[in-house]
Amino acid sequence: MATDLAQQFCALRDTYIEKQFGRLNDMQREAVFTTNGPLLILAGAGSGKTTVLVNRIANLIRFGSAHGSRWTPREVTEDDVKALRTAIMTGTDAPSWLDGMLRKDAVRSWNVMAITFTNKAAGELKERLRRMLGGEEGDEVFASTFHSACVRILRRWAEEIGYPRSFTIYDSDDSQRVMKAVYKELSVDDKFFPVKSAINQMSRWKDQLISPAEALKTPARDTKGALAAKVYAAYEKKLKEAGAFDFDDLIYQTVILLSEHEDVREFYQNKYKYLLVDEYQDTSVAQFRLVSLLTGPEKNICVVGDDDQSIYRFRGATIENILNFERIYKGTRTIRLEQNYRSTSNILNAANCVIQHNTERKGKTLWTKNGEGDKVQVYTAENEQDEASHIADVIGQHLKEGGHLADHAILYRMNAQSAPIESYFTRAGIPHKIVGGQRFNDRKEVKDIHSYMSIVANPRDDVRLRRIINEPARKIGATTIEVIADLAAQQGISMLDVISHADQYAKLSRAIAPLFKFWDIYQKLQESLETKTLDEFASDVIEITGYRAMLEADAAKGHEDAADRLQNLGQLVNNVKSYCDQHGEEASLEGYLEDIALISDIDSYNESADQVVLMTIHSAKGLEFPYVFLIGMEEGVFPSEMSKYSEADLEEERRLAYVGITRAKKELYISNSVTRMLYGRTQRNEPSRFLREIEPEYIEETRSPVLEQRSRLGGWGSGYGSDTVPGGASGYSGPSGWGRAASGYGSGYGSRSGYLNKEYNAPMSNNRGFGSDYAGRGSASSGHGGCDSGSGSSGFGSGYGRPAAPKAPVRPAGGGVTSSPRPAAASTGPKHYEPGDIVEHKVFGRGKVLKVKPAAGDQIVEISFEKVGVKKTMANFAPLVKITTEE
DNA sequence: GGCCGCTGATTTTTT
DNA sequence: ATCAGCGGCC
Repeated sequence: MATDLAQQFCALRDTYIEKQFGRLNDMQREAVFTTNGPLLILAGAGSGKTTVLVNRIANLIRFGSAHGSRWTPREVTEDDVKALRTAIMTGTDAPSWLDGMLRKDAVRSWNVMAITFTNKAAGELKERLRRMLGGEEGDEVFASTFHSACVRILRRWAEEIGYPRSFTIYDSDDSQRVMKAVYKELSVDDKFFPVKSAINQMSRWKDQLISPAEALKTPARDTKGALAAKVYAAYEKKLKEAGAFDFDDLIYQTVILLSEHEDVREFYQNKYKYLLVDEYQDTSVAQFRLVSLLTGPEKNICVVGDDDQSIYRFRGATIENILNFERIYKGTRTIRLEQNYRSTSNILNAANCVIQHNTERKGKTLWTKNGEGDKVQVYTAENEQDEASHIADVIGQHLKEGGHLADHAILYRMNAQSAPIESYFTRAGIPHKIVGGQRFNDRKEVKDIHSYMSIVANPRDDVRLRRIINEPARKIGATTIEVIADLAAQQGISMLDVISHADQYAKLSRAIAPLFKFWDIYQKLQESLETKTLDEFASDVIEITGYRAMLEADAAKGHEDAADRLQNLGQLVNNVKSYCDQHGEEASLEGYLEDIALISDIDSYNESADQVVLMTIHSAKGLEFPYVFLIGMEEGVFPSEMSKYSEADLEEERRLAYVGITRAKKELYISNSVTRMLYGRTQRNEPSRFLREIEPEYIEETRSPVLEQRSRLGGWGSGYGSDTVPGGASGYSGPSGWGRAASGYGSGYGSRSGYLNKEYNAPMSNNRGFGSDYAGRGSASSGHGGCDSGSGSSGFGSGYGRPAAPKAPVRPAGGGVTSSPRPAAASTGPKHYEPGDIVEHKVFGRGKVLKVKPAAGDQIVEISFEKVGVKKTMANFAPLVKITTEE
């Protein structure tokens, strides 16, 4: 009887627990209920990977390994069974007196560690855990990036490996400075072996856990290899002297610590009984080692990844980690998540087609219940302007149908490709933002102030000291700095120590006054830190160092960006303030510096603004958008020129294509261009092999009307699917409509002519055209529609969006094909608007002109659109047609 | 110390 | 085409 009840209870318990995870599919649930031993989850794009991670952690904490077990902690009573049955039937929580009966070996939340690559992913994980488990439990789970986790470990044990607890974290800029100093000391020629290459080589060595000594021992292939090992050793010595770790060291040194100190290792193995690693396909050898050192003897290690999305080989990721996981951890359970919740089947099939051409993979086939959706739209453009124009057409169409700008993402292989789109969108007044580029914390003025702050935290940090000792100018020249460095090196003390006793050194006699002045500033800063709040301290740094005064003087002198810089420093203080608010009592200078060292812009990329997003495919990993434009699908661009000689590199490019395709939820637009201007040369590119790899049944092709016209004339080879005539330079630009989305915008757009004045590439100084917004951490740039770039005269006429007609004669056709003369289509001349005019904009639809402001031969037109509100655009460049004139 | 002009390089990037 | 970095000159 009792056993009978127990059996009943256990069965009900399974039902109950399963119901808690009822929204998962079978595979996902299996992953969640596999609690012990090594687990490999191969999670395809959009397969609910984060959901699985979160649910798996929740299950560990709430039920442990109770699911599927026959175990009970005590005799089961009829009340137990009844209560559980009721809970299941009514869909309510089981009464709390059953708690102990529902969990077996339940894990405490602080025994779980989840590691991700980006702060964004870690933040997302924490947020969802909090939502699922409630604040207290959720916050106790240790979810962080590899680097933050290592910092946390090192802060506690750094002294064990000969570093101070208050170590500094060097970013790539700092690393470069150190390496440059090393080059100088060892008289290495940067021309012979660039600093960048040395840093790269060193980084790879650290990724592979190769120490300076080992690098030196290993017989080098050539002089450069030997040199690299030499500078690596010197660099490492310098960092140790400065009490600093670079990004790679954070991992590398933590591995050293854990390998060499059994007690420390056991401490963590005992603390974190369950380990979860996200994006496992992107881990390096060092990260692999780190994870195995943290994994205790029970081997409760769960890794999640997608070998098909491994795109960081170039920076040290070894796809082998995921490919060999099962071999390394015996008894691994492998679960594939292949159901996709993101995209339509046409998109997924296209993705599957492409990735199938790779050989080094585990093999997965994504499927979905989302329905077929539209076919993948492939557009062959004449050139990059045409490509941009076509994208604007499509977006405009979507907007008319009620879509949002922010639902559109433009993805490309390399950053240079954003320029034509950026320029086109800016001129057309289409709000957009480019993700990537310079980060807020990388700006010079910001880095300078941070450097001041870090030498207060860590007086040994000579690299940062050198950075700011004469910024603003204090008459401490290069010679003096080198003397100080020499003296410091001789005595094994820091440069700041030397400065504080400058009067004791004859060699410094001439520089005593400025040095003491500097020392005085330093002491004032120390005092400020001790007596004031952190944000007041930050503000003091800007003040006391004379930095603000310098910028104000610059501004007075008419330096254009000085005002921006001042604003950035204001933002810096705000950031410090919000750091303080976030951390309350825990806030510290070290903590703040750590945050800024480890947090990037994309983490704070604000998705709320209604703007089209432009970014590289690399940056887009992990994101999704309803409408995705994958541009520049051409041989030599994507796959990139550099990759086409190595099969492994090509496979990585293909994975990148796969990542790009799988970002799209509803519709995917792929484009290639017959000609493209790259690095100042116009090249003809064949369509990408990745395009050809997609079965025709999933795609729908369109070609630029210009190209259609041309082939009707019997001239040029076509692009996609057939051979291109090599060397056939195009100078001809025939009449054209508006691409496939043409919908009667009046004749002005139909015919083309006009010429793109060169000046029009200029007004986008500062990367701040109107309508554009860089995702920058904290930088309060926002808003669009502001039309602040006065620009030169126009003459663009009606040929909007058409390629820039060459000013010089077209490059002669290489293959003996002569280009046709350009037809003399008449330009309609500059466009003029008056308040009250009704206009039609290619993207924003119909609207009424509110204001017109003349600007350097052009007009800035403020228009109230029916659908999208008030926007400003440049009259001659916006895709704008006058419909009626009022009165 | 600051400005001018030349040279060369220019896949991808988080931390 | 564009930009950063460096060397030379005032």
